[in-house]
Amino acid sequence: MRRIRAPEPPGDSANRTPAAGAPPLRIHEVAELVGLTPRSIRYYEEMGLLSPSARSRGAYRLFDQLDIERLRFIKGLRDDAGFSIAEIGLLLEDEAARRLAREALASTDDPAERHRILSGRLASIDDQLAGLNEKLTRLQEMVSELQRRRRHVLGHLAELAGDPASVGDAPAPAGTATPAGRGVAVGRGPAR
Amino acid sequence: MRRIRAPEPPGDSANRTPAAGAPPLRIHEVAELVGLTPRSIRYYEEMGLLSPSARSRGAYRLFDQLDIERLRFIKGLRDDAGFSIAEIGLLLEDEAARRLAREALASTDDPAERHRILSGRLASIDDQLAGLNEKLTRLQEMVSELQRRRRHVLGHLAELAGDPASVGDAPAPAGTATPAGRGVAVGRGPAR
DNA sequence: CCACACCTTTCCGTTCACGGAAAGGTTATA
DNA sequence: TATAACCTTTCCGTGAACGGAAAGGTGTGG
Repeated sequence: MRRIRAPEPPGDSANRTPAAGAPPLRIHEVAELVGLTPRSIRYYEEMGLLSPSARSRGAYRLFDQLDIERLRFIKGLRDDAGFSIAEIGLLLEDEAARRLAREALASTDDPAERHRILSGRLASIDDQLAGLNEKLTRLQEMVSELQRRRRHVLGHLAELAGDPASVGDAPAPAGTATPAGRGVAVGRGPAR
Repeated sequence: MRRIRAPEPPGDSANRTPAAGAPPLRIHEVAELVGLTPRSIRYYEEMGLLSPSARSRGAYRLFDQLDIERLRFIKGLRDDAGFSIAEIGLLLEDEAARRLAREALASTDDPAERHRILSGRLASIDDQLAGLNEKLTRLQEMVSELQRRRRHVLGHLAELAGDPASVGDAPAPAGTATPAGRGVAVGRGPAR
């Protein structure tokens, strides 16, 4: 399982370093890279989730590393958290607002103004937390329940294999990770 | 915050106790009760998420307590976990399969047969866990990140209020719970 | 018995998140 | 320079998850 970089959404596509490093990719390349279709990527751009990325002379869309990370972020939110595109848009907008607030905060010394900015930020964060925590709690309950059932079934299997030591509780805790679930998953439709 | 009963999905609408207890409700009553529309409930029935609930002589749908719990379960999966109706259908089917497996298990002593049944159950559970754990991990990361930001903002606010003791780290840990987020949430559309 | 609020099915309309074809332009390679 | 394999925009189509109207039946208080 690949490490996920951290939920820090990649920045807006302004002031990018067009210097060397890695050459920008074309749409079908990034699509394959992050597991989306070119159509979806264009759609997300149309919906305002991506700022108009760079273009070649011939108007080809060109994606750099930050674009790719941003797309990965979007895909994660869509697939893993089940957010709608509009909701992801709101989260990204809020992210942008956060950057603005950071700047505004750095450019004023007025305590009242600073308090206003910070309070706004706090309210926004609390709103997001409220929504996410509800989802999180529900998911945790489902996972706990499934793990309980898993231990139960494992216990029966061990018992069946003639292991009298393990009658009543489970042998392999398996942590939180799941050992080799085969493809099916609950992710969304097939071959999405 | 209301306690949620546990992720045990309410049973199939076969063999219900039509005796006393609570009178069955009509569709708009349960709709209001669980926060759905009559239209959605009919749709879920059409999609097979509810077994054909009881009907009055005049063909009115009648919902008992188990129906209501089942509907709450469905709504929770839809809103909190972001599952599609089809996915919820699969989860409920699997739940039914679990009941069948339990019966089948009770009615055979053949070790091979018992092993087959149990292995199937285990595979199914692992598949579900794989999908859920991915969603869960992603959500946890987002929540942690938000809490980090929240502490950061709180720290700035305290600093602004002239509390030199709290410069550098956060005063209120706030646990996992969120303190009075106002309405907006990230749940889905408005007034859904 | 009758009005009124609720119910039924059926069907057509809508929004979201894309899929896919059409008509034409671009870029890398031979 | 020509061909293949991309790309562009535009537009119409589609499946999911309902909303809403139409045409008719039900149940209950006055």
